[in-house]
Amino acid sequence: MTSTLGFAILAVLARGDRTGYDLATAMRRPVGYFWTAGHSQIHAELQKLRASGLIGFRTEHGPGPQDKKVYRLTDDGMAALREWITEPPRERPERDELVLKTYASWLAEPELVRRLFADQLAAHETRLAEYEREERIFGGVPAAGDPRFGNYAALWCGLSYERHRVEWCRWMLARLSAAPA
Amino acid sequence: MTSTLGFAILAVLARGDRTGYDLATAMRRPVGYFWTAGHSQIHAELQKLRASGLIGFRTEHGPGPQDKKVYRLTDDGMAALREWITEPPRERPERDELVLKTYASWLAEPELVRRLFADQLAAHETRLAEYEREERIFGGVPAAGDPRFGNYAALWCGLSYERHRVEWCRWMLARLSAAPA
DNA sequence: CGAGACTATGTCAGTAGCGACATAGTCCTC
DNA sequence: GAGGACTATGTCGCTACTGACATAGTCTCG
Repeated sequence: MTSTLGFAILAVLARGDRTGYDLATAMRRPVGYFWTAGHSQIHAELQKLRASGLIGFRTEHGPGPQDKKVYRLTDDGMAALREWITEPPRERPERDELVLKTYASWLAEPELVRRLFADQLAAHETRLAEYEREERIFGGVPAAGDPRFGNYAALWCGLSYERHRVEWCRWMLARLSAAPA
Repeated sequence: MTSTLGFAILAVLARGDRTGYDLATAMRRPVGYFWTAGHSQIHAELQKLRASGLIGFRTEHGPGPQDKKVYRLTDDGMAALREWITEPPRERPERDELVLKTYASWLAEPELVRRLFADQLAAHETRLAEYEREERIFGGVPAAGDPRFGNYAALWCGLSYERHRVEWCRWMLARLSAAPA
């Protein structure tokens, strides 16, 4: 019963051996764009994955009170990861606080709602610009068997998502400006 | 320290008095499209909201072992809700299992990945058609002070989101069909 | 008049995830 | 050589959320 976080860790380890610290860094950026975890959660998960035999580690001398542990995928881990990838994703309930606020927005002062969406728009435009910058780094779309294809496809999704979000914020702002009773 | 679920409940109660059961129904559909909760969570939250004085209730005779409780917003509850609406939403980490699978997709058999995205595409197209049907029910965009504006704006976001998702699935399918090594 | 769906409230155990606390060596800069 | 950022691993308590269990009246259809 490996959790989704477990598979996220396996997916990172499939690209090369890492310490728990390295994994935590990857879980902030770039993997953090679609799956995040704090280091406390990662260390706990690593212990479970090891108990299941999906990962192993070698110790190396490093800073800190304990030696550092460099984790690697086992054959079992790789097999479990490969199997998981093509299984349909387990449904997660949508939880979008901004849409919830929107649902209740008829109760609030239009000017304050307008400000809320103006801020959101700015934030999404900033992110969009970042993603576009990152996209330019790739020289075309990597082939499907290339690890970089995973990065590119995830980035494409992020770009499309931010564009949708920007469009929605703009629509809201137009609605809130139009027809001032 | 009211939770987001608490405000979701207040937002529903702002549209009319409800029992816990009614709230659980609303949290499946239509509010469930952007914030869900099971009835066990709702009953617990209602007790907290009552302790904070944000809601009250009257008992009415009804089926079941206990009398039913019809909850209503208090003035404090309405004030807290109004204030919350225009505060910037607290950031929630993105957690998208499909994107995570995409990130790891370079490891899997292209044909199985293709099937995964074909299924996802079909599911999103179905949802999109549902939303489009719902959109047609509104005769134009309700005014910003109308409760129905909240429903419409949330639906607009859902429509835009599903279109983004459909586009992404189509892009992935095109990528996975093209250039079969 | 019986079966089954629906209305209605609640508890409890478990998992997922977050933030703070704890510890300590290394490396870089001033 | 002192201070601070970075590398590195781990624990603990709390909140959010899920799914199962528990109970029981009403309403509808055959």
